[in-house]
Amino acid sequence: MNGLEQQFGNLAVNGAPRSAYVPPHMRNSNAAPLRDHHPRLLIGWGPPRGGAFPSRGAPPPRMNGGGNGWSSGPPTWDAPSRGTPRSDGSGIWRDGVHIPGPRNPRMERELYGEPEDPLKQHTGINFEKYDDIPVEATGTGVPEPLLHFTNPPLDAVLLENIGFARYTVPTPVQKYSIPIVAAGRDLMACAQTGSGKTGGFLFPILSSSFQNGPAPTPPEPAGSYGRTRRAYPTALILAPTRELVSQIHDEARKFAYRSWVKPAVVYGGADINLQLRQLERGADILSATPGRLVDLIERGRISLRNIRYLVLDEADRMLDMGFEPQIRRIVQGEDMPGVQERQTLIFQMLAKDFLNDYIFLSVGRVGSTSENITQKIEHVEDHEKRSALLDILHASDANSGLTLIFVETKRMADVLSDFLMGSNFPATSIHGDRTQREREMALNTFRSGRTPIMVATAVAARGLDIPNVTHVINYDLPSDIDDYVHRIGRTGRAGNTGLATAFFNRGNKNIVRELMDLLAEANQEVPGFLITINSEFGGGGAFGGRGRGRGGPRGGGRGFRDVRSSRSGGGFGYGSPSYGNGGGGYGSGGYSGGGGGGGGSSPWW
DNA sequence: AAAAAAC
Repeated sequence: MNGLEQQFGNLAVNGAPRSAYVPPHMRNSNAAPLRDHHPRLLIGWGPPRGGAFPSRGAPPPRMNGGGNGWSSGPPTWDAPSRGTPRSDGSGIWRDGVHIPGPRNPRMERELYGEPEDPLKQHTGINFEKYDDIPVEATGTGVPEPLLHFTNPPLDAVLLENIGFARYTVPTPVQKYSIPIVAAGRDLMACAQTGSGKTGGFLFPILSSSFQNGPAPTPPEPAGSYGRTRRAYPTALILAPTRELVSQIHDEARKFAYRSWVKPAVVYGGADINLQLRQLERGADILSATPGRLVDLIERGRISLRNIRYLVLDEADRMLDMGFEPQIRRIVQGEDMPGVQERQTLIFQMLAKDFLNDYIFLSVGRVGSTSENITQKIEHVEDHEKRSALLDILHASDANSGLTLIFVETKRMADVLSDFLMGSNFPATSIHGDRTQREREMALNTFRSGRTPIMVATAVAARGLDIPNVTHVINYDLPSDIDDYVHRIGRTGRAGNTGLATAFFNRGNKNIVRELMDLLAEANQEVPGFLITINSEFGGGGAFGGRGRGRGGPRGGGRGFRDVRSSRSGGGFGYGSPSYGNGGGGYGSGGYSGGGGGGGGSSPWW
């Protein structure tokens, strides 16, 4: 069996010094070599060069290659008429024409909220900082980024929905991803949630769908009877947690409003019958966690034969969580069209045999992790943690924003939130042993500020976009520095500042070096006790050495865990012929010893 | 060792 180390250990960072900590969002900034025949755009710190939208050259070999709003080519299928006029916020497609449904004030309030509604508002985006974000696009024929949603224009109905959602300017990831996806290209992007990546894939997918109309529904397989209605989504979005999937679906609903496109969502822990009924009403853009999706495929309620777009969000996380077999089954073991017949958009990993001649996009955070988030490391022994936490909470302004507290175990999440409530702090908790209902409730009361303190396990570490989290407390530090980076990334979002406090003691010595590197890199204070503990630990002088023994980071993973490649033929197919990214960009030079040496496939502990 | 995810 292939462990992750085996899969991804052989990773190279060309030219990157091993020593300096490289935050996830910057880990590709020097990864790709400059090659004459592979155009490379390095944009940022100023206006993108050029203004006109480029010609796109020959259309890519895809079923839907010419069908986006910018290309002159017609869609490659005859879109069947679909739907009956209704006022439920959905539109129809009839005789090759998109007929948006009438506006529905009640739905608009539900989808977009009141202007001041903190639950629906995408608050706190610091637009001035957007222009500072470094973006790098690598690959053959990278299209010119767009500057405005209207130039070149997205579909008119979509533009209106974007307006309802009060998005005014494309974020950096959107500037690049929209034309890339519209050009029919595959994409791999390293961008954090909060950078607008959901819009980055939803906008071009919806714009093209609105204009091309529905794909013809394939005939039901022989032997099935009339009543077994199967859903044939054209876009599939996979993400690792239910909350993330739900969040993506909410966005899809916003932007599919009044159109013929029906978003649907399936995930575990929720009533499957409700989801079945929803699927019967139509599922064109489907957001799913892998397990429930496989279940529904097995039940014959979903077919992937019509998939034109496959999106893997937080893909590296899904692999970390052991989803690889399920993802592989969904992508390669069911009836999904092959890599040439669909478009694949992957966020945060190298999975080359899922992709075809793709463009690699690396988007920095707004501002930088370094300056947006103030990181404080406090020396707190385990038995002092409770009182230290109370001190912090008592000292903080109750109106200042939301506080997210990370712990390592589900049990600790329960215990600590009970303790806080017992201490008269309005707190809730979220972890994988709570029911889905409880999880959703916790997230809602947290978002709305009714319980401005939430204790969470790793379930909330990645991808969740919660505005107004002003303080992240690592009550327990994770043993993986990348988890730490993701956790503190829940604050300081979209260009605003945030505070991240961590309780550190000798039990966390396994990440002391990387933590020091990270703090130094981010221009944060490195407390003396870290240096002391590091040297006790045998950490040597200069920053940047590797940890040792069981405390050391897993082989090869250092500094590049978000962008990895495989070296085994049975893995993710590093070096497959479809690799269009300039060949040596990853995997040559740099690390070569990953995987704990040779065939080692077991984790390091 | 823990966490996430299908019933």
